[in-house]
Amino acid sequence: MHLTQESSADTRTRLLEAAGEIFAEHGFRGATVREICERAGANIAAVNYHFRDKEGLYRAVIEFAAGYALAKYPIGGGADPKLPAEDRLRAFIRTYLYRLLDEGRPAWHGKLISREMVEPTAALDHLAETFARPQYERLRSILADLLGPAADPDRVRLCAASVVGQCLFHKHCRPMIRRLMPEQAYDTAALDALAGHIADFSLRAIASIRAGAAKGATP
Amino acid sequence: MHLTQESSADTRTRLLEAAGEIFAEHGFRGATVREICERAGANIAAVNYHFRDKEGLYRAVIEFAAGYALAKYPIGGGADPKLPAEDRLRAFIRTYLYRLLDEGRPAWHGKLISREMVEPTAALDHLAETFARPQYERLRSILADLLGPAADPDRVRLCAASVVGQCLFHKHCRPMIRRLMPEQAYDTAALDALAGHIADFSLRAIASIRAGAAKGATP
Amino acid sequence: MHLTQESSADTRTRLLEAAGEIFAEHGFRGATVREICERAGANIAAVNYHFRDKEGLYRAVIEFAAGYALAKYPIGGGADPKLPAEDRLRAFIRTYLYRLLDEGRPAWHGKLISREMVEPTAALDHLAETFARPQYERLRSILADLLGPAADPDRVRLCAASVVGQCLFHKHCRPMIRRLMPEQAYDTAALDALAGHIADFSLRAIASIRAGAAKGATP
Amino acid sequence: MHLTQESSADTRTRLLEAAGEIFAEHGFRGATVREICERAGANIAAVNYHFRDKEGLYRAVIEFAAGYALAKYPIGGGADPKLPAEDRLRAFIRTYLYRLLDEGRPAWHGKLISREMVEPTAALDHLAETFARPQYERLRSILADLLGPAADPDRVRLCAASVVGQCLFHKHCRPMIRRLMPEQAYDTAALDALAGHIADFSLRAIASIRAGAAKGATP
DNA sequence: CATGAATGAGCCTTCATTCAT
DNA sequence: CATGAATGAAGGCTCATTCAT
Repeated sequence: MHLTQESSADTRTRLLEAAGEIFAEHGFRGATVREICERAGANIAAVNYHFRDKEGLYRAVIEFAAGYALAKYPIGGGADPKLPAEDRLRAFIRTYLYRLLDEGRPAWHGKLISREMVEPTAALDHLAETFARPQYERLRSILADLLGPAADPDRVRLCAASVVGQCLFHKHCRPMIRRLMPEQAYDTAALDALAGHIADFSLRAIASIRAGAAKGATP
Repeated sequence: MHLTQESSADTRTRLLEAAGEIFAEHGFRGATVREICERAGANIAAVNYHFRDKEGLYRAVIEFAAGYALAKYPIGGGADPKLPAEDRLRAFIRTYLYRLLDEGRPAWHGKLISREMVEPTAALDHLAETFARPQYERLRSILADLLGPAADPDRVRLCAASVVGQCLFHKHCRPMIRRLMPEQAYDTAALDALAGHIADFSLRAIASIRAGAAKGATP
Repeated sequence: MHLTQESSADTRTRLLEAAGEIFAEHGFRGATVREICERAGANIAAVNYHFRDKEGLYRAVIEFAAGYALAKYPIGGGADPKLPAEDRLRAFIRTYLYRLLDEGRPAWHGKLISREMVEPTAALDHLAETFARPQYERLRSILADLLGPAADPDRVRLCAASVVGQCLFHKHCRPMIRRLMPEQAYDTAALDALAGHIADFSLRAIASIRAGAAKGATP
Repeated sequence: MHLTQESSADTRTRLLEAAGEIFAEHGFRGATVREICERAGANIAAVNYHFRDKEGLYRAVIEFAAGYALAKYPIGGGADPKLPAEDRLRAFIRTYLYRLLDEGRPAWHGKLISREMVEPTAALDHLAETFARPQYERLRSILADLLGPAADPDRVRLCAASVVGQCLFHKHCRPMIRRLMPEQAYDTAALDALAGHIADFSLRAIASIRAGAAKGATP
């Protein structure tokens, strides 16, 4: 109940949330410290005080976002590792899609991470190790199970890329999708249908690959 | 008049190319007119003279990039429409990947378009209609052939998204891929292998879907 | 009928007229050579070619305007110097007002001269000698006749200022008049009424001064 | 806080005064923010900080000038409304002239307002209502008293224009007067003489009008 | 004679950051 | 700890003018 400490913590948090929204909307360069401070109800010098400079604030926002996202949507949807690999893949895809496209607040996490892909900053290294790698490893282990012991690592990697790419497409290409596929919705029902399709598409492909059927594979 | 025009076209073109590189690298806001003019060996006022303002230059760059990309890599790889759908899909994917990831100059086309996805400008509308839609329609027609007359449009759309998503992943997530999958290369051989995998993965999935195997997808 | 000469003279004249309008509207600094050339249908370099630079064009416009105004409205309305001084003053005021406020084309002469008062350029010297001084001398001679031989030059000068000031007010303060006296019109009828009032007001004052009445004069 | 505020008010005020001089000398467009800041001893960004932009500074200068002018020279010279109308008119004219032509610092008030007449900005509306209208109403009431109850409002308005026009002439036409009437001075004594003449001239005219002498005005 | 592409100076504005209080 | 006035660099844009053709 130390007023100063509490109010200071408040300011820090408000700054973090305001910055998240504005960085997500306008990017690092497009965002202005002034607007962030105004939206946070803080003084213009607050950013320099709490985060040293604009970049320090940005780093803090990225970490905050990654932590929050993983807390809300644990990797793999928290599915029991003893479940069949098929179920684990379905859970993984569903959770991944929700984490990306959940329209509930705060909605700016994913947008920030998308930006990092296109115009990486120093924050991407940290993000890759603490946020992305665990998810990637989880997916690889699922796919290794599905593809069987005979599958070489290259094939696993390529399949992982195929699964993740199908999901991220709906995050990264939203503006274009809105124009070319206006019938594509992203409410809860549509998200479930989408997760179903991606899981289906991927599981069928993987099953076929494992079976080693010649169909279409080697022309 | 010819000579003047040619020399003027030179300045215009140099401006266009310099702007393409710098817009791709730093984005619209991050790019500075000064740097563009310096790299083009032109006066600071040249942008205003030839393109009215920074935004006019940006629009011209986007159109130039789209036109160039389609000229170098025609939609669907120029595959004969009478070829089997399977072959047409392979050609489509291969050409699409090359268009996205070709490391030869000018390499900035795709990057610009990626940026438009994350932070769309007014140029995206034009791009969607003249550049993206024809490709999307081509892909849909191939997939409709592959899925057979019984497939409903939603399924076709979702499969198109799956195919395109697998390709774009390697464009949009390059910085993250470099960190998580350092073994993934993008030279010509790797690109061919990648195209092979994506086509394989997709064709197997589609064949399985068409065959109507049990939803669980384990044949 | 030498085409080049004619077309060149045409260009010069069109430039002069376009410049007059635009200088009157935006002032010397506010006017742009580009807009002037566009309105005149001339090349961007035409001003430098025909008038050396922007200032040369401005000087030429001022001279053109003064000459045109005096040609259309001769000093004193061309009244016979043998007419009674009263009639000559009425004619002078009426012509002066028309010259200032005539809404017919080209309407920009007066506006340019007003500007010269507020922000004089080198053109004002020329204008004072060739345009304003003859009018001032004419007015002084009329007033000297009206005030009689006993009037000292100071009194004549002050009365001239009173007459001219009453007229110019409607030129220089038009924007303020429109706001404070919206009922004040400037069509032909209103101009005649205005000229009547100013002449009346001035003649009554002068007559009273000449009569040397004590009324209100020396408190 | 007081000290800070005082020092800040200092910068603000210095900016206001420097801007007043420079706007008066070169007009809104001709004035440069750089020169204003230099003369005020302030940073180039100070204008943006205190007044948002150049136009905001201009508006503030106009209001400052109008307020200052009315504070130093109250409308009508603060003459007792119970004084005879004749005395009130003399006081009005004298104060009006001083307000216009006082050569003491700050001398730029009137010049700015003159400019607004020739090239009005959005500031003129505000100026008309808060600065000019009260003076106009005061003058009308004096003239209505002088002209008597039989005078119609048109006549009152025209007479007001005659009085004001005689005063403003010496403000608006100063550069031309200097050339044509070099003997006209504007020191205190000359100003008093000028005010005397204008009041005299006007009172005689009005008295004659009220007396309804023949239209020819020769008594 | 006329063109129009090219020039370079300069203007207003914005921004992240600092520092005295 | 917190404030907000002040800073200085830099950015986009406009303009009059020039010069090769």
